[in-house]
Amino acid sequence: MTEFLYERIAAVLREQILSGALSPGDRLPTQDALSTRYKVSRVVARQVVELLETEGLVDRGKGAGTFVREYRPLIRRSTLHYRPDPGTPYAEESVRAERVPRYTHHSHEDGAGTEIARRLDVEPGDAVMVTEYVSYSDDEPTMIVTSYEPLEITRGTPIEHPEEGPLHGAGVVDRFTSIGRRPVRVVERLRSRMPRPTEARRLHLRPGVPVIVIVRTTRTADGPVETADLVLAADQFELEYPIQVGGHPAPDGRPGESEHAGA
Amino acid sequence: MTEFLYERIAAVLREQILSGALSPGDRLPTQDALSTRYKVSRVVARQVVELLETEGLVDRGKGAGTFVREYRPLIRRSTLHYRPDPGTPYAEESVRAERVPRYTHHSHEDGAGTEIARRLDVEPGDAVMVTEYVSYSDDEPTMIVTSYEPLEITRGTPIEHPEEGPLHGAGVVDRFTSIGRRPVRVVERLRSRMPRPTEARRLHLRPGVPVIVIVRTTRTADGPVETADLVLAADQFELEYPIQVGGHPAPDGRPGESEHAGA
DNA sequence: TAGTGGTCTAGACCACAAT
DNA sequence: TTGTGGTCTAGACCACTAC
Repeated sequence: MTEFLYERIAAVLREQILSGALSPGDRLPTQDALSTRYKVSRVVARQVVELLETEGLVDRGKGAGTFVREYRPLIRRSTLHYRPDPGTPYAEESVRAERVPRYTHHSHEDGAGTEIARRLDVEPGDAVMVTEYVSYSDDEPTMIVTSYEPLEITRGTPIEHPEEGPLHGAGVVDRFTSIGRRPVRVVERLRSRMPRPTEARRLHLRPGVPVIVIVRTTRTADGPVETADLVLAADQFELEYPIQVGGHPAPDGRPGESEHAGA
Repeated sequence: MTEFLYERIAAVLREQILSGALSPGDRLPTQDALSTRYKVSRVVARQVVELLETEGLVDRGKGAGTFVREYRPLIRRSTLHYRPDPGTPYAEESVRAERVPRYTHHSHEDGAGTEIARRLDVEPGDAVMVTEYVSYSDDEPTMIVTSYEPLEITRGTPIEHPEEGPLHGAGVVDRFTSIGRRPVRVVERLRSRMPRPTEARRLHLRPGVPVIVIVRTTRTADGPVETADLVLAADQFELEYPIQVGGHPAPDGRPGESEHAGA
């Protein structure tokens, strides 16, 4: 049917995987086996499994063999993350998926770059607290979040250092509410693309796994109080967004909500 | 630095692309040029540009050469799509991005499969109107939507055939409101993965471009009135979701909102 | 130690694009 | 017609895994 040897052979295996004839974890024929079976050189046999790998269907272990990949995502509910009540959303979601959650964090003070300044509606160079979180599921990294909070707002409050004090682990909304800056609206702007090598390394991404990149802005009635870049391993999440029909989120974009991250 | 020849050479070119030293549309060195320049076989030179392609950074034209890919997404605002007022959201968004929109559609009656039946809260086999939309931007396909509407609800109404009558081109919410079934809530459940070959063909996806798969359910106070599978070319869209803090979307999942599509 | 996948060379032929 | 990328062969060596 299709033109090339490696495509035809890949089609056979793909069909077996998608139909369930081969289950997650099952082993594929070795490259040598494919090579003799279909009377092609090993380079071609290799092209076959490489294609399936870029499609995210199989894992290749160096001296081990090739195996059907499994898919076991976490459900991330936006409303859970941005509710005003206390709680630790990521942990709760992980438990629901029977995985053990964990995260690390590091904060440092810095001057806002032009992009971040625009999102936060401050001047470039203004002091912001930058916090980087790395989330893990069963000790595998799943998400990197870089959060920016204007120190003009948080300086001297209990949440100046996001992950110190009584509200560590709580959501943004919860934290800012505690200092009398109640967020009324969070905007998530989302895209998906293949990872940069650095992202692939940090998230332990296997070939054929995209990332979901989210630009988030948290705002009170008076303006933005936080913005963040989220990079998620796409094979680890499903995102759920409920939309209230006839709700009154502002009808069009405002400054700080209209940009994506990177090229 | 990194281990292999092709990775090192790719790193050089990637850096030039991401830094902007090479702009979208610019031509990369030919494989032969890379081959002699870095003193490697052509197979390795080819591995280099192939890697960059799977990362979504370059396009390769058969007899033409290799070029830096460009990125020019449409902003898809969920609130715009599910507002109760009349309008044609996709068209409006396209115009804003200076692209010419177009779509095709085909409807047919069918029995609900188990998955669709569950989402619509009907019995498997119950009659549904299945409509497939293909959206285009500047004559390039960007999105495939397969929508399911229970005929028990729409039979005999002006919207029985979604794309006939006065409301063709209108959003789901608008259409159901017109027959007295006002949707109050739309849930989008989203994931991203690499495309299946059929999807790649239909959406003209270049290598290194993921798809965003959305399962949508539209519900009135009395229950679901529509569900749909959306498959978007990930390089064509950014999705924007505003979340009202302290809004009261149902706190946990309900039947028909808890599944993803495919393996 | 044997098996498996990963990288690489050297060379051939084909299809398509630009000129 | 020339140059470019795409496919393919045949064979070599290495690194890692499992036994």
